[in-house]
Amino acid sequence: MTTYITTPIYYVNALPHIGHAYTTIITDTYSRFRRLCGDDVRFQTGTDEHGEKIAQAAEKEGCSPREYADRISNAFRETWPLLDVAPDHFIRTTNPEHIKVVQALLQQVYERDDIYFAEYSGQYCKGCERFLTDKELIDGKCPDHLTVPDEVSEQNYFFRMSKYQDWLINHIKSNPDYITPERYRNEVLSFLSEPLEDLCISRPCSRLTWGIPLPFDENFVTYVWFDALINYLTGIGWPDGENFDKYWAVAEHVIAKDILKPHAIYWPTMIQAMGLPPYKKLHVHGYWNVDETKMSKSIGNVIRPGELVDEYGADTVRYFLLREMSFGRDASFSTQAIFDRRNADLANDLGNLFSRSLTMLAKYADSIVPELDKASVTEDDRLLVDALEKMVDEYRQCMDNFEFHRALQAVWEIIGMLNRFIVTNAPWELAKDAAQAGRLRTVLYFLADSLRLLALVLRPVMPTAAGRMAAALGVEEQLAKAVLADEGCWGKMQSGTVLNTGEALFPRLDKKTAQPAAPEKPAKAEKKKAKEAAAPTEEQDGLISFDYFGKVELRVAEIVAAEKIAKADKLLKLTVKAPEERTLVAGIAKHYRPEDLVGLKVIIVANLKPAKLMGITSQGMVLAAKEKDADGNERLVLSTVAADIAAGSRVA
RNA sequence: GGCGAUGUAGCUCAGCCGGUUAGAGCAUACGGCUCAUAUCCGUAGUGUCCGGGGUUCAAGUCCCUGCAUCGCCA
Repeated sequence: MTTYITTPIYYVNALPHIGHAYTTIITDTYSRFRRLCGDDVRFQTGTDEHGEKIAQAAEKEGCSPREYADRISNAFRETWPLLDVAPDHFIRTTNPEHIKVVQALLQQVYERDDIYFAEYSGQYCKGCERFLTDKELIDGKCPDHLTVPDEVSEQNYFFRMSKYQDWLINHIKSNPDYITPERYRNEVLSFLSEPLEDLCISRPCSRLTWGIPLPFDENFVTYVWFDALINYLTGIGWPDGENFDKYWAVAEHVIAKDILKPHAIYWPTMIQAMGLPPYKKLHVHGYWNVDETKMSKSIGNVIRPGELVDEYGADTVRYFLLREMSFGRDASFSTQAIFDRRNADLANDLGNLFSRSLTMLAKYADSIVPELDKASVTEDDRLLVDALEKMVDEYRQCMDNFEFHRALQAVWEIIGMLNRFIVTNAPWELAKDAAQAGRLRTVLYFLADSLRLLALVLRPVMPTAAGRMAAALGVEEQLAKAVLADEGCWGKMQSGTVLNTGEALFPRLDKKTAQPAAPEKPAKAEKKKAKEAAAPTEEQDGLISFDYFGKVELRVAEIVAAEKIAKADKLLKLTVKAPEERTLVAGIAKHYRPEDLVGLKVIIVANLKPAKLMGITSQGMVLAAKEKDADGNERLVLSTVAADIAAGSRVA
């Protein structure tokens, strides 16, 4: 069998976060799993680097778009090895080969008359850099920028997507597995129940130059879809690379739900217009929330994979992400949750099982896998063998269906059984009685072989830890090239194999060194109240710990704009750089004039939950000192910094 | 506004086509073991299965309706 599995190419407007990491770890785990099944596997990831946002970001930093894209692309490329992610190919949309392929395909579709030129006009918002529909406007204004959009008429190229609508509906309906899980398939079908519009695929060079020029009109560049999505073809050598035929037929894409539409609608119709067979499957997963709120740059709660790896190690991070999220649904990340999984599942259950088994094999068998004593095998032992082989079956099925959490559940059930097996058989008691020597050998053999199976099935999920397990069991070479169908059954551990003891697999993390525990989660009925109140729990003596203080993220922010808020006599709306742009609402209108504030560098709380004041969402809080004079008049002075320092600097 | 998903133990969730006293893990309490990373094993629990109505001999499971959260579309 052959497997071609891809992550999306990530847009280089932001550094990798936990969501990118999840998609990529899943894809890596799946590709390792398919290899374990004996497949010829190709795993591709990469970066998407064209577009207005990148050109702007580069300009802001005073570098070329290329330099900017290089930098962020590298950040992605360098993140993956930290997570034990090993793609076979890392593609960049700025690669010359990719540009060539995009142009060739555009030309091909153009010649088939599936791309046409047309004029349209609409409400263009300069702030959003896009056309807004009438329904989006509020009082004729852009809801985000509160400006009246310009009536702009523009000529552009369009892809005849509507032509393929019926084909697509039919294809999805007759291939139930084309889009999974089902909820996303339903979403797509429901979207397709309305007439599809043709897709605008160009931007005039006057508005965008950081893109791939249309081969048939040099005044335009292609806009995102005919650039980014095509990476899946470029990466395997379209049109006639030796890999192309082999891999395209089995292409599977993994995405997060935010890019469902381009992948489930635009992409299949594009492929159809290119005269290629459709990709095989689309796997769609949900979002990671952080402490039950959305992760976003402006809230400042973005989780960086690198930091997690530093604290917990790649194996724990991978295990946690795969185990905690039910594929397809949203899940919640919290420091408490990863800490608990690490200690309960990895240190206590798996790590300790491994360590106690190896110790007993050392003590009672000189670290040499003993010969099984057939006469002493009991009915319970046979049930254990059944359970082990059933586990491998279920694991295989779940992994195939992208139900990673269930696969791991099945493995952990076995881990529990093995811990019970040890207690019921009490090898330390057997060791005291010479007459039980045969039974002791049997029990120890069972442990050694079960651990071998665990090391085998955990390899795709936790490559490093599983490798260490295999090495300690003396079967590293045996497992490194193992195929699940051969090695995934009972009794493959050779007696006489010499074991090596090593360090603990997953040392238990100490609560003191870990992040402070999250406050008790409020009962469901009270959640709302708690959200509104959200008063920090103070320590009884009125003092807070350093860790507790560390939760407050203070940053230097430069005020770039300030204006009065109509109908509010105390509030000012501030736009600050910290270093990203944010909107803050501050109750300082009685003390400061807007024009005096611009350019000032103040200190803000950057990770405060956003709050809506007078209809404006405030993404943080400005710090200020307050005093009352003798007459009882309030005086308020903004906190600032004693010398010039870059906007966005952390204050601690 | 339209469509859809979700709502089950303190927390995270499992409960297939309706069928015995509603389950698992974590957290909590108590007891046991000593091979082990203060680990492991056992016991104990608590549930108006979101509310209301209906179908049925029988509903967490099906139907209607309301509420809440979320998503897609407009």
